[in-house]
Amino acid sequence: MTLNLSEQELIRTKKKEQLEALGIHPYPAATFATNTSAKDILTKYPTDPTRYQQVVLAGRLMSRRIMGSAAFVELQDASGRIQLYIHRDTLCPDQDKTFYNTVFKKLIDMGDIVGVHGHVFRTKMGTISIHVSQLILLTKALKPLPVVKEVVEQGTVKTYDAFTDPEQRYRQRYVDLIVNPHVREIFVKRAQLIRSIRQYLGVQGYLEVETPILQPIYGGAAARPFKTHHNALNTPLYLRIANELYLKRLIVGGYEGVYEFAKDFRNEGMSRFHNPEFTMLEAYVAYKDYLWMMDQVEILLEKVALDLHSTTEVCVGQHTINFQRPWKRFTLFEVIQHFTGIDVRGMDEAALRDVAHKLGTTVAASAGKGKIIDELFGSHCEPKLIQPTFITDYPIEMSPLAKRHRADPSLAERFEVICNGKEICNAFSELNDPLDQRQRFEEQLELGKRGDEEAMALDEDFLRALRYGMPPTVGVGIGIDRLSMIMTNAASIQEVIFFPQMRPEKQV
RNA sequence: GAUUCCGUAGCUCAGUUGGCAGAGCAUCUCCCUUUUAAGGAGAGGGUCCUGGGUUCGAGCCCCAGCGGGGUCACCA
Repeated sequence: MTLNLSEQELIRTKKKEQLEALGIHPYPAATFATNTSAKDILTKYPTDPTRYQQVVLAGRLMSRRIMGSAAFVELQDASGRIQLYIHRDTLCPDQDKTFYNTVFKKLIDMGDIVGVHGHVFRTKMGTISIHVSQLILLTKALKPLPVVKEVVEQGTVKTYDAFTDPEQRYRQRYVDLIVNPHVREIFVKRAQLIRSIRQYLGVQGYLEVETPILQPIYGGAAARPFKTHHNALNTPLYLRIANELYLKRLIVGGYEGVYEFAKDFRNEGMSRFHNPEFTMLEAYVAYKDYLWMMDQVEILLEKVALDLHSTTEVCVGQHTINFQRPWKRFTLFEVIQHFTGIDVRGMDEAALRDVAHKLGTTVAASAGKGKIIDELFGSHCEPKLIQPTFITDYPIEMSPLAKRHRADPSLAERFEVICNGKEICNAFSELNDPLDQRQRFEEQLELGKRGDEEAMALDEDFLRALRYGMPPTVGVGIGIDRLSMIMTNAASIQEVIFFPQMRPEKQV
């Protein structure tokens, strides 16, 4: 089949055939064993110039400057880029110069993957380079890469022709990763972040677990689900919107600390803060409460910042965010009063509606007390909370899985962490009274009947588990994508997810 | 979902009032001494997102659609 190949692709396909005709396999099978990396050479060679007399490394050719019988090319491996010096008579010590003149100069292109043998030296210009004695084609690239050029001028890096189109970057992330080193770095940071959290929880002795993604009843959060169907069981199944109810079942089962880095799925709008599938850390610890968990979250996120940046301060857009403990703590009512000057404590629905109206906040007619308070917080307080801040003690109606506040039954023992104007963490003392929990579920069913599409379903098996007794427990959820955005200074969730959801590309 | 901006060569982007579709890099041919956004000479490369319409004539104006970005709404 002949696709609409560009001129450059046709030329490369022809070059691949010419290589084969010369007996050079464009896609060899054998292991290519390297003994170093670009970064390793660049960092260690200056202090030990006698090392690296016999290096072997592999990577992608990212630039070529050919001058007659000598050439400079840049090789990029997973660690970075290093310059190669390729001289005709070193590469072809005999009479036959075909390999240099034809194979290297004409048939190998930018973007091809090669292995090299050689020794490290400094050029006249002082650049650490590899004088190549042997070059092996490892993979022929049939499509040309975007050519991004960088030059250092008076200490600052200027980039020319950067590959920046968001659609192409996300649809062809592999190209983005090849030509934009800072993008590779974001995902390295994300992996470090997860490792840092996992290490902390592991040291505490908690058990990392896996729970069902396909669930017969979706629960643990307020959201619309993705629905699917199991053929053999002939039953509907839902992709989980949260794993909360399963982790609590494990606490009932006797584990005293469990956690899961969970992919959750929510069938809702997309924005630079929302992807239909996203990663959430949930952790549950028995015999502890939400006050204890606040300290834990502070310690944990301070550690994450230190592990990633060696400082508690992180630059995010215009702001410098400092994760150093202790963080500010407000109750929800306090923070609303702080930013609006109005004390909404004890107000009934009509009074709250009146306040919302005066402050110019639009509230849906169906919204109850809790929802109105949440709206007031969301529009007047949340965007102003840049430094990590605890907000505690939410209205009970908004928290159907949380334990009633020990001092005020209209509130839940719940806190969120707001950072850079967005929620990154949600936690509460877990409701373990099975009768109260049943009643809360039933209130949710009522909301569902009134048309709230996000009201929670009643999970009889979960209630049965609670009737066997769940110890007092605290649970926490941390949005890993949003935390990654903060920790990597990313403006969009698409920058911290390798393959963000997009409309399917139309086929040609 | 609403609104707004964008879509031109492999990449980054110009394109005037509606008048022969352009530049740099990349590609191809030739020259070339340790170069670095290498340089010099020449050449090729286009469904101007798609489909209609207006017009003697549309990349440009109008309508509809597709894709993407921003903002808002919904939503953690």
